[in-house]
Amino acid sequence: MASRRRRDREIRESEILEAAFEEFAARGFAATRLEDVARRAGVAKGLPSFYFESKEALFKAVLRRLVLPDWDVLDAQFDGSDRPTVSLLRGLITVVYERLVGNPRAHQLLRLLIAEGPRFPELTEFYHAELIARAIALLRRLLARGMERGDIRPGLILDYPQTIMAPALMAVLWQLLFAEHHPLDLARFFEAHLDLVVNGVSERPHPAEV
Amino acid sequence: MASRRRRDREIRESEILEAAFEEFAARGFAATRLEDVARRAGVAKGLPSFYFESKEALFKAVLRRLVLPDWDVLDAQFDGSDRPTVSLLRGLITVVYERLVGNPRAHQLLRLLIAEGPRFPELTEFYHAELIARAIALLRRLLARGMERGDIRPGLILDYPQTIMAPALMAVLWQLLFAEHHPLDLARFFEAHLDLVVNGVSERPHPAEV
Amino acid sequence: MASRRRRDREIRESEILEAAFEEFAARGFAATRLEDVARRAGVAKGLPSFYFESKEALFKAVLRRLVLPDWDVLDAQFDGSDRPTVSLLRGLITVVYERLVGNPRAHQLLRLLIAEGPRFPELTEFYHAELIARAIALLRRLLARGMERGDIRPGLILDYPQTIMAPALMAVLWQLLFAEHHPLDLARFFEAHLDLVVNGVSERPHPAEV
Amino acid sequence: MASRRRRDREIRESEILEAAFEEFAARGFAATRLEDVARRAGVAKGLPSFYFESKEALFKAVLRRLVLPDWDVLDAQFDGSDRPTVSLLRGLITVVYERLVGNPRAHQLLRLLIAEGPRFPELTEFYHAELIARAIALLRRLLARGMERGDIRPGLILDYPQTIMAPALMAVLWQLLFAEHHPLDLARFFEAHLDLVVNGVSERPHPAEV
DNA sequence: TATGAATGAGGTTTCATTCAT
DNA sequence: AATGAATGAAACCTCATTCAT
Repeated sequence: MASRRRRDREIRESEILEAAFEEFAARGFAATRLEDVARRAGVAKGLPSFYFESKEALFKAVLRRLVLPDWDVLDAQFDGSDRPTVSLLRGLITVVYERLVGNPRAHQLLRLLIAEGPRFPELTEFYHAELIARAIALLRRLLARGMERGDIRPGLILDYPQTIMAPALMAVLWQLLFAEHHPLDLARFFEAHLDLVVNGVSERPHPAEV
Repeated sequence: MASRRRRDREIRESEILEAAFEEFAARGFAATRLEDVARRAGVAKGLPSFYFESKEALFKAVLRRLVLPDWDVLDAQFDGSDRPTVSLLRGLITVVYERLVGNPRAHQLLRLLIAEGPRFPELTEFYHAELIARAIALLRRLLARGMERGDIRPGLILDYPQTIMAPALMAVLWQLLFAEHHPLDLARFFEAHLDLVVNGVSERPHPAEV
Repeated sequence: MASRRRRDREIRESEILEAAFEEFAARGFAATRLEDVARRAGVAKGLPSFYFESKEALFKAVLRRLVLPDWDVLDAQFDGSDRPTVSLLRGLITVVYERLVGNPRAHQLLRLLIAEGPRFPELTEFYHAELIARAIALLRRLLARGMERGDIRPGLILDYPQTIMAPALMAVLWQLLFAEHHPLDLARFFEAHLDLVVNGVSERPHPAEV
Repeated sequence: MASRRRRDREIRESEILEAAFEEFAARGFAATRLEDVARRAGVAKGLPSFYFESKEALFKAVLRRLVLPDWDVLDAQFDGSDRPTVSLLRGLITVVYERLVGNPRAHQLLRLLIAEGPRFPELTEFYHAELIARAIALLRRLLARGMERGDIRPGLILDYPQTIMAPALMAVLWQLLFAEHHPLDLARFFEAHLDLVVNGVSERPHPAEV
């Protein structure tokens, strides 16, 4: 049946994309050989080129497929709530640790964006628009609301709300660079992060809960 | 005279290392061609291979040459001072912005470490030992002294003092990835950083100075 | 019904051969892709390989299918006539212009024979035996009869009667090579050809008729 | 010495061009492998690509290098003479047989132009301009002068003087296609050619001289 | 000592052919 | 019988490295 064939094809394409992601993440764009991608995907050497016009096209397809947050859900969750701002902030940071800091694929994505950004500027732009800009906007709305309510200390934080997430970014990089010889206790790092930024932005002190 | 010759050689070697740094930073290890390094250094195509055993050896030499902070001076400056802890913290963050966040070469070094880390683990280890571990240690001594004095709120920060520098790291990555289309006002970002972490770690509020 | 199926197959095979001829003529043997042949024939990619053992076999089948003159008819027409030799010669040259010089498929056949001759010597041999040798023989009989009758000037022409057709060959090549930028007025060229060779072989002058 | 190096390089380039000509002529553009060119030239596999930007560029360089007649000399020789037109015609045809019909490289050139013309139209145009058009012009001047003098029968030959050379073209093609199994006695063919066209264009009969 | 021509391994890509459906 | 996805050999081209000059 034709649809069976098509499904097979789609499955193989997925397997190639997955294998390509792993190879690109491990070696970078230039050092990755299509033959290795094929071998890892368990297909013949020529198949990646058969499915994707070029190595560059494969790379872009790999990165474009990485799932982004569902902003509708996130925005609704955080914009629509009545909880204290600090509690919302904790929730948002928690989401970031669950989805990004604790997720090796996210680390590799960051590696690829940093390493290959100059060669694929449109990818950097895409991630800025779809991830960074929207995250910053959500944080800013949260903080603005907190200032109105008197939860959050007014200040420059409204200009650069992303600084609140900076320790999480640091954790991601730490895992990329040093995890092997200097592992990170992510749970404790998370608490340290929370403690720092919650007290950094609040109107009143917030002793650590743990 | 022999020493004249040696000086010539050293100059040429330096020029090759400098050119190699720029090419590696722009294109990554695998995509950089020794011929381009030679051209940029103004020497013959074969000279990089003549001076360095291999492309890998050249890469390592490039990264090992990048100057590290003079820890003796820094340690003395910050450990030996009597100023209030928050003031010292401000001073240290300022140094980081001057030397790293505002220094494109430092950005490129970070890019190379992230991109080529898996291929050159000893380099990552080197930078951890010579830069990261020592910076963390200095920060930790500073905070510990602050807690003793009652300047700094006791807490998890002593476990992960590097979080204090996280926004600076974020600024570096921002410049690497987004500077072209979304430039960063570094002075304001610096203030936001200070405001966040100074309040985040202090026993008492520290209204922004600017 | 079995014969219906057979007819289907024959039709498809014909369409593949026709498509293959066009592709081979346009691009040559090596640069022609079976997939393009299939697409042009409106069949699936694998069908040419399914019908023909190999690309080479397809090429040979293509060239062997090109129709040859019906020598029985031609021989009867020219050998059996009582008309003056020069008139018969005119008739024969006219046939050549109608069937070959004015027929783009014949041009392409010549291109393929010249281009791929070294790779398919049996094809060249086939065309020599079935076309060239027989044409030469017919011409030779015509001229010999003309000499007997006193129409044709005795001479070397009997050794190389094909020279009489040489301008037609030149016209074919001209169309292959230069037609696009330097079109040929075939009617006038035909008259020039006739004028040259008729006077070249005749015992008496033959002023141009046009 | 630098000039020694340069001379070496030029010699090697020549050897590659010569080897490439032979391979291209034997197999055609698409079926020729650069590695075979290299092997025939006695150099390493990569050298042809090192000297020429691409296979196409190599092909063009090969064809452009094939020497053309020195038209200044030829024009002077045939335009400036007082000999009878028929004698000049004989001389010109003789030149064509010496230089082209008897020259296997010319045969191969013709094969390449016919086979690869569609892929390299600028080459066809080049040969039309530099060879064909000038040959036609010279022939036309010769015949026009002959008509003025009363040597040459007026007629359509002035429109298509190239027909005079058509048997030579036929001989070239014969050698390309049939020489192996049906060799041509070039000397006799030449006489037959002369006999045909001299009588074909002359005002008075010209019995064969041989 | 430095040059740059030359080498040749190795990568991407193409495509004739196979074969499960 | 026909399809078209998959295979893998082979081609072009790149470029780190060598070495005669």
